[in-house]
Amino acid sequence: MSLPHAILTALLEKPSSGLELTRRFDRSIGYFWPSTHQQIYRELGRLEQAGHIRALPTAQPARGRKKEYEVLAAGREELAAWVSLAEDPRPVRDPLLLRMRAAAVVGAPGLAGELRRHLVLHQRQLAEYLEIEERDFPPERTSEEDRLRRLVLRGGIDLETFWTGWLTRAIGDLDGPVAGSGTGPGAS
Amino acid sequence: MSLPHAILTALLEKPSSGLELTRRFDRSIGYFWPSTHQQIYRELGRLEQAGHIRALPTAQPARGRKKEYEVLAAGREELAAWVSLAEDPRPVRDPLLLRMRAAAVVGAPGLAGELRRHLVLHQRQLAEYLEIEERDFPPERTSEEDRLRRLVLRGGIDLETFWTGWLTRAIGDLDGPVAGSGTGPGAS
DNA sequence: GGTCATTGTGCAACTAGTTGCATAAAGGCG
DNA sequence: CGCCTTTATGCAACTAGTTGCACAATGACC
Repeated sequence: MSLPHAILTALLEKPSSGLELTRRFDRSIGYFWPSTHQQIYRELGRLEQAGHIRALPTAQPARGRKKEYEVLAAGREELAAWVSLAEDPRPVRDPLLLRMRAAAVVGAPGLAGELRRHLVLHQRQLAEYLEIEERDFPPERTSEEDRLRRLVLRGGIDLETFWTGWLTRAIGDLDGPVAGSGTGPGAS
Repeated sequence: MSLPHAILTALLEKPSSGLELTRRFDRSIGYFWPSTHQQIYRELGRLEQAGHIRALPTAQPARGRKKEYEVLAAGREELAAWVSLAEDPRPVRDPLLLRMRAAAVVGAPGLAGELRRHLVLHQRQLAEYLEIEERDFPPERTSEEDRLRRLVLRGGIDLETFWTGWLTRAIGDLDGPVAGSGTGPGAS
C-alpha cells in the first residue's frame, strides 16, 4: 500500500494535477516507486474519497479540465502514521538472476550479451543519478530534509553501483575463464 | 511471466511434487523469486495444461495424494527460449526509500530505529548467503553450471552488502551530525 | 475404532500493477 | 468553421501476487 503515500508525499512537496504528478514521478519519486498516469488518477480518486486530499476549487470539475489537488490534515496524518510504521523489506524478485539460474540448466548462448546490455542500462542510470546529485546537492547547506533526500538518492547511486560492479564481474567470469570460444553456443 | 519458468527450472533440477517445490523454493530459487504453495499449485496446473510438464503416473490422482511432476521436451524448449529473450531490469520499487522521502516532508521520529532494524535483517541474510557459498561452492571444481549458480549467489551477496553498507552510512548520517534536536530521539 | 496432528493439494476472493483505449477541452491553422 | 495535435482525465479488462480457508489422505496415539 505505498502508492497513495507516494502521492501524498509528492502533493505535500507541491500541490499538483494528475498529469503534473505523473511527470514529476517520472524523474523523482518514480525512481523508486514508478507509476503510470492511470494508476495515479485512480489513486487520486480514492484519496479524495477518503478525505485525505481535495481538489482545489479553482476550476469546475469536467473531463479534460485540469484539476489540482492539495493534501488535507487527515492526509498528512495518514502519511506520518505510515512513515512511523515498521515494514520489512520486500523480498527480492529479479528475473535476470532467475534466467541465469535457468541458464545453468538449459544452457545460455546469448547470456553474456544480455548481461552487457544490462550493464549499459545500469551505467546510464548511475550517470543520471550522479548528475542529479551534483546538480541538486552541492556539498554545503544540509537541512534536515536535504539530508534525507540525499540519502535516498545515495541509495539509488549505491544500488546502481552494485549492479554495474556485479555485472562487470559476471561478464568477466563468463567469457574470461573459458579457454575455448567464449560465450558462443559452439563450445563443448 | 517468470514464475512458470522458475518452476520449470526447479523441476529440471529435480522432479518434485508441489509441496517439495514449495520447500525448495524457500531456500534456493525463492531467494530471488519467492512464491507460496498456492501460487505454485496453480502454476503447476497451468503448465500441465499447456503440455510443458506432466504428472508422473506413479500414483492415481486424488486430492491429498502426492503428485510428482517432470518437465517435458516442450517445457524445456519453452524455458530455453525464455532464457534467451532480452528483458529489461524491473524498475526498483522500494518502500523504505519511499518512507525516507516522506519523512523528509512530515518528519520521522522513529526512522533511525527502523533503519537499524533493516540493517540487522540484511546482515542476517548476508550471513546466510555467505554460509551457503562456503558450504556449496568450495574454491575448486568449477563446472559451467556451478559457475553460473555461484554468480547468482554472488548477486545475492553483493546486493545484501550494498544494503548493509548503505544502511550503516545512513544511520551514521542520521544520528551523527545532528547538532540540535531535529528528528533525533534526543540523545546524542 | 475414533480423534488428532501432519502432509499434501487446491479453490476463491482480494489487491496492486499493467495495457489498451475512450473522452473532453484548448489552441493552432487553413 | 472544420480539422488536427496536444494536454488532460479517466474507465475497463487483464495479469500477477497475496491471504484465507477448505478438503483429503496418512499415520500415531489412546
